[in-house]
Amino acid sequence: MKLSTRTRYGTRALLDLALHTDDNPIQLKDIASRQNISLNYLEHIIGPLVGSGIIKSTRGVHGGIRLTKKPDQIKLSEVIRLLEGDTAPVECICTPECCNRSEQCVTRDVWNEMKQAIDEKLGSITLHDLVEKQNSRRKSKSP
Amino acid sequence: MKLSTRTRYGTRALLDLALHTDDNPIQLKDIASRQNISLNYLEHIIGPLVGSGIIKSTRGVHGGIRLTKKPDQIKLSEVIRLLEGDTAPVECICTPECCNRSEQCVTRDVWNEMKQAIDEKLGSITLHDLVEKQNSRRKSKSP
DNA sequence: ATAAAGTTTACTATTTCTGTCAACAATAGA
DNA sequence: TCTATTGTTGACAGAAATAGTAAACTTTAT
Repeated sequence: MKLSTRTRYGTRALLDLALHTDDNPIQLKDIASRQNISLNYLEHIIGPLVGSGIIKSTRGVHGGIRLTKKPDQIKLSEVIRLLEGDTAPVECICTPECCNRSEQCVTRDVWNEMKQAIDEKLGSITLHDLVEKQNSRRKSKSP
Repeated sequence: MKLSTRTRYGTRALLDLALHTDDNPIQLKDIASRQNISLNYLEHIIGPLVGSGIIKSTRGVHGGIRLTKKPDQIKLSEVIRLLEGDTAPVECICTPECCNRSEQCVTRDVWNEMKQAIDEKLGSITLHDLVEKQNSRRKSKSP
């Protein structure tokens, strides 16, 4: 029940992007070095985020990535779904056919409730919340 | 972010045990066959549950396992902790030293909230709840 | 004694995770 | 147009975790 590093790195990368956003796209190598993530690896992680349209990339000189929505429009539930896949802790939630007990299975109901608790929590937090928290933490550190 | 089969099987095994409890201990092989789990594997899964004292085993002829507490005293959060380990979706919750960013890391806070949401949900459900649900489901199937 | 049960250890095949490397494609600017 | 820069993609590989199997071992009732 651990999140993959893809998800952890990807989330941090998005936060980093949100924090450093200005008029120009932000380069992957900058995010990678700030967040201490291998550039090669980050490129792969970014993939599904670009694919979904949550960020847009431009190639070539002065290229980079940028958010396509305001951070307060980006829920963490969406980010985690893109990076990690569905939050259901068991497969039979999304694919009932995968187990012939699904119909009557009482434990399955529990795992579903668990998923909903997770989704509810992650759906209540946006990238903007993270940005704000980061900023206020910085201020209190160096007044 | 999937639960291991250990956890799924183990939870089902406990539910099965609770459903079939009478004065005698219940044999692993019966649970295994009812739940369609390899006996060899179930033995391994049972290990930590016996170790924690949540179930007690007796060896030899007419041996088996039994619950040491009433099902309504057994929270799912406890079961999952024994079978799966801590519910924190990242290691740095339990072991902050494992990442030198832990102190200032904003995403870590999110994962912690996620853990708490999970714990809260699982802490609100007991084995007895599962038993009741199972029973009422059976009744509605064959009236 | 002996058969029946749980316990424990050892091993293995498979899958998933975490990356690395390198070829490729597109773009800005000289 | 040429070139350096930047993102894109696919192939590959080592490490770790998972899911299970097999078998020897211990305890107990009869």
